[in-house]
This record gives sequence, C-alpha cells and structure tokens, in this order.
Amino acid sequence: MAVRIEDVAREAGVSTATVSRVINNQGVREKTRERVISAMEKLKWEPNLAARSLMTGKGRSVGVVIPSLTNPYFSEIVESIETCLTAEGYLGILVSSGSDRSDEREREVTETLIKRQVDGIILVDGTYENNHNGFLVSVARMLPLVVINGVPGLEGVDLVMTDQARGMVKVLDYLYELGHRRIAFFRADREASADVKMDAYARWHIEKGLTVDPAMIVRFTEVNRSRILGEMEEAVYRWIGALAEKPTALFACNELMALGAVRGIEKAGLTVPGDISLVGHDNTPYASLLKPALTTVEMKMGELGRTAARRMIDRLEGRGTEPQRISFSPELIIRQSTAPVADLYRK
Amino acid sequence: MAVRIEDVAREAGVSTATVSRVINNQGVREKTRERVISAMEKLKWEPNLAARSLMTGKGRSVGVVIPSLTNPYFSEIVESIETCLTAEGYLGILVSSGSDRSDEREREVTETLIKRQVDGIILVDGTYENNHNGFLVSVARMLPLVVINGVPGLEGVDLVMTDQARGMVKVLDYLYELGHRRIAFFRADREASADVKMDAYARWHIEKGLTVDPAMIVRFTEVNRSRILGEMEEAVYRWIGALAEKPTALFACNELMALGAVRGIEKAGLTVPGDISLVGHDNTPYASLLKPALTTVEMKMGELGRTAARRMIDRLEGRGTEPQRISFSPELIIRQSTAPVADLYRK
DNA sequence: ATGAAAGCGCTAACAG
DNA sequence: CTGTTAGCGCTTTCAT
Repeated sequence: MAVRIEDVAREAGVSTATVSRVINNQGVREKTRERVISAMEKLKWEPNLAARSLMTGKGRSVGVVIPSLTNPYFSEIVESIETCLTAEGYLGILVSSGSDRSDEREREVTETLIKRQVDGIILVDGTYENNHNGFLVSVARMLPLVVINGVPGLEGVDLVMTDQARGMVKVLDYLYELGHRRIAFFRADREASADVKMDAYARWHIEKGLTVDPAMIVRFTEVNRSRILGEMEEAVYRWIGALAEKPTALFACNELMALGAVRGIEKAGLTVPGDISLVGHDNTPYASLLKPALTTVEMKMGELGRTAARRMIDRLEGRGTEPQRISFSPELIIRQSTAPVADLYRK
Repeated sequence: MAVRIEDVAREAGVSTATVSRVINNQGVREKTRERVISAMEKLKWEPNLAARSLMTGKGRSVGVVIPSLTNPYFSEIVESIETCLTAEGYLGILVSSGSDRSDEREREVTETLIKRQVDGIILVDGTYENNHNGFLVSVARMLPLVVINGVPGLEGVDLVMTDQARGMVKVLDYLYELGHRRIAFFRADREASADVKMDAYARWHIEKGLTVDPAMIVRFTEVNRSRILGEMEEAVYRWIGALAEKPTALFACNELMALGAVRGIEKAGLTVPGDISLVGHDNTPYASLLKPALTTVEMKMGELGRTAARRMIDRLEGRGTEPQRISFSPELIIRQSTAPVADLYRK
C-alpha cells in the first residue's frame, strides 16, 4: 500500500513510464536502467500485480484442473507442473474437479478459473464427455489450453499425452511371450483413458487371432479410495470363483485395482504370479511397495507435467502458437508379479 | 473485456455506485436491487476481479503452503482445504515449499504469496526454524495466518493441530500393555513434528521409570520418496545386526519409514509382529495396504484441513479475530503389525 | 437510498 | 530513448 511506481520514478529522477519499461524489460538506456533499479531496491518496491493485470489483462498465473489430489498418479503431475511454472515466475492455481469425475463440476471449476482471469489453463485427464462435447474447444477459444491425456485433434487445444495404446500393446506382447493367452482386463467405468486401453486390448486380440472373451473384461466403479479395497477383494474373489476357465494373466488399469486384484486372487487360494500374472498401470509408489512388486507401465507423469507447463509458458509468451500434440511412449517396468504361464496349464 | 459495470448501470437506469452496492450487499432498495440484478443477468456481467482487488486490496484467495504434494499425508489436507475454500467462493492458491524442507524456500514461497496479495495464508507443517525465528509471527502481522501443526503460542498466529504427544503416549501405553519394554524410535531429521514425538517418548520413559537407550533412537534423512526405500532397508538391517539387545517393538514417525523398517527387519531374518511389533504414524493409504497391515496413528488430516480453512474464512470475514489454538486428539488404529511380546524374551 | 466524481497503481499510445 | 497523458474497471467518499 505504501510505495508506488511514482515514488520510484521520483527517486530515480525519471518518469513512471520509464520505471514501467525497466520492469518490463523494454528498451531503456543502461545508465537509466541502473538508476531505476537501485531506486527500486532502496525503496523496496514491488509492482502491484492487481494494477498490472487490470491494465494488461494478464496476471502471470495459470489454472490447473485435476480430478483429484489424493491420487499419487495426479499428485506427481501437479508437482512437476507447479515446479516448472514457479521457476518461470508463474503461479499455478490448482483446483480439483472431483474424483467422481463429474462433467459438470469439471466445467464449473474451469469457468471459475476463467473468471479469475488466469492466463491459461492446464487440464489433466478430462472427462470423456467434456472431451467430446465441444467444451474444451470453446475454452481454447478464450485462452491457451493445454490438455494432458485427452483426445487428439481438438481445434486450438494443445495436447500432451502418453500413448496408452502403445503401452497396452507392450504389456500384451510381453505377456504373450511369457505364454499367456487368456488375459483379463480390469477397468474403471467412465474413464477416457480406460477406453483407449480397452480399444488397444481388443485390437491386439484381433490381430493375434485371439478371441476377446467378455467375461475377461471387468468394470469397477469408484476405485479411487482404499476404502473400496475390501469390496473389490470380494468382487474379484467371486468373479474368479464363477469363472469356468480362469485367466493366466490380468491387467489392471490402475494400481489400486491391481492391489484389489491381488487380494481377491489370494483369497481365492491362488497366487501371484504362480497362478496368475499381474500387470498394473501408472507405476505409482504403491507398485514397488507391493508384494510381489508389481510389473507395471510407467506413464512418465513428471515429464508430462513439465512438458505441459513449458508448452503453456511458450504460448503465453508468444512462442509457438500453433497447437501441438506431443506424445510420450510409456515404458514397461518388469518386476516380480509376472511369470511364464504355469506348466500345469500346458499339460 | 466487453461488458463493464457502466453498461449494467445504464441498462438498469442507475449509477455505477448502485451496481457496486448491489454486488457488495450494501443497502439498496429492493426494487432497485432487482432491476440491477436482472440487468446483470441480461448482460451476463461478472465484476472484473483485478479491478476489484486493485481497489480493495483483497481478492478472495488464500495461499496454501505445503512441503510436498506427492506425500499422501499432505495431499489429504490440501484436498480438504481446497474443497472447503471453494465452497465459500474462495480460491486456494497452492504452492509447495519443497519436501527438502528448506527454511529459505518456505519463506520464499510464502513471500511470493504475500506479493500476490492473497488475503490469508494457511501453512502446513512449517520447518522448525521458521516456527522459532519469528518468521511466522511477522507474516501474521501482515495478514491472517493459520498454521497446521506448528508450535503453540505464536503471537497472532492461528493454530490447528493434532496433539501428537498425546498420540505418542497412546502408542507407548498400548505397547506397554502388550509387554513391550524396549521400543525403538525411528524419526526424520529436522522435522518439528518428530521433535514433539521424541519429547513425548522421552518423558513417557522417564515417567515409567524406564531408561531411554540412545541406540533405540534412529534418525534418517530424506525419507520422503520411495527411492530411498532400498537404502533404508539396508540401514535398518545393519542397525539391527549391530545391536547387542534388540527391541521388541518399533515406532516409525511416518509410514514410508515403517515400510523401510519392515523390509530391514525381514532382511535380518526377523518377522513383524512375531519378533518385533511395528507401529507407524499418519494412517496413509499405505498403512492398510501393507502386509502385515500396519497399526498406526490416525491424524485426522481431513479434519485439520477443514478446520483450518474454516478458521481462515472466519477471520477473513471478520468473525472471531482472536487467534485460536484448536487441537485434535489422534486415534490409535490397531491392525496386524503389533502383538504381545514374544515369550522367549520373558524366559 | 442514490449519484457524481475522484482515484486505486500501473501500462500504453503518442509525442518529442 | 524518455516523458506526458489517458485510461484499465471498480469502489468509495461526499453530496443530494
């Protein structure tokens, strides 16, 4: 409230315009610039950001919309975005759109951010609906939008993603080599990324000339919190029990599901990887902590976040305005939960 | 950029001052208010927040400073703070002060937030140093400050905390009942909360007439990331090997440490809880996923976050300006990692 | 209860 | 390269 640009200008013996130019790195003679800088330091002046953004319409802040913070998969992304933004003098404003993945809530928080006049928005793992109903495109018309893990080809929308179909194929190829032919697929409902994986799963089976058995595809709802774990254990246990022909391998779309699978499998008196090989997805901290340590797909979340943040800054600073699509290839991380198919199935 | 308060005023046939009064809930005749409101709706006008905060110095946003997002212990707090703030129309601006717990970085990000003119700051788990060097007090002189888990008695600082000393005593009493007399204590360096627990640990031993064996107190550095797990396993393994008299129980200040302890203990050929009972702290999702499921202390992080956010809003809106100290009592959650002391030690 | 007018602290033409 | 001069969109006395 105390010291303003005018005071600095007077102290340095220049006009306010010159001070403004100095702090915005515009052309000012070196000598003058120095005088201004020392005046700033002497008076400990910092430009008032509200006034600045009132003029420019920009506030060096970017909104980050994410389904949930308590999911380690997301928190790693957020942390890397935040680090990257901060390093460049931007402020990341984080809002969670709710792990229930409500389309409407996602739209709401995004709009709040726009009203708050963030300079751009990074949206992580949007809902299927909002990826397809034109919402993201309309947001992108108002300000720079970078989407992490969304659908490609949206007009004006920058996309940074991991090629999950590719990861799925890596998993299946690997299991195939180990001799597995009957591979179960555990997924969440209403998740765009699960759709992508399932499509790849189906295509791979067709290309290999294997049939896709609907009984091998299981949908779970709300597997975001460990509280659900007990229910899942039970569900998996019953699912296995009811199966005429059991799978020799199982892929779970996320690690909490993978854990639920382990529990259910063990409850059914089977072992991992002795009876059933298990592959997870995301390589969260859980994966290496599990027993047996989980074979999984590393999504490079940190890299995704960093790349998205950099794209955003580039666009905000007028570099590379053409929306891009940057795709990372996931990596298969082999640990102890997968093994060659057991002999007794071959006999 | 398009529609301004002036347009609304014209549309409603009033002055801009009246429109301003309406959106700030000041005295306006009911009829006039209605006219203004419908004009707002017709023109879809939303006040420009930058202009507003330029005048008022307030922007309905509160800064949240937290050491790390990838730690589930913190992400639960953040999520509850954020939910609570959003519900009241505030925007939570999150910055992480770095899991390396650098005093300086914590101060830096806090100051950035102040420059950004947040209305208040919620600071979670500040460093020991900043709790004691007057920094927090100086922040509290500038704007409302609510600290989660800090030291009591700081002038002008609101404190919301869990009584960790109490939790520690609950743990020790419980282990005592099971017959344990030699209880190891694993802690992180440079953590205010670990100091609190250790003090309680020491006091409890004295009150019980037990000696505090320095060999039972082990300090680890940087146990925030699972990458460190291998190193910890090794360290614990060596520590046990070098011990003349082994502990029958072990308390770890956080759950990653507890996991490291399990690994080290098992590497040493001992079992949990057969040879050594293990108690963790925080009740993160890891705790119930571990094998054996971990006995631990629930810190009620969600409640802490919610309470802190509410305190902040109360202060921001001029209710209850006297700084308070609100303390929650932690809860001991008994699972499978603790058991009565083995008979062979009694013989 | 309402209006007129004076800024909040800064940026951006436009001159010089 | 630097200064002058208008505002950015809102709030807030001070009148009426």
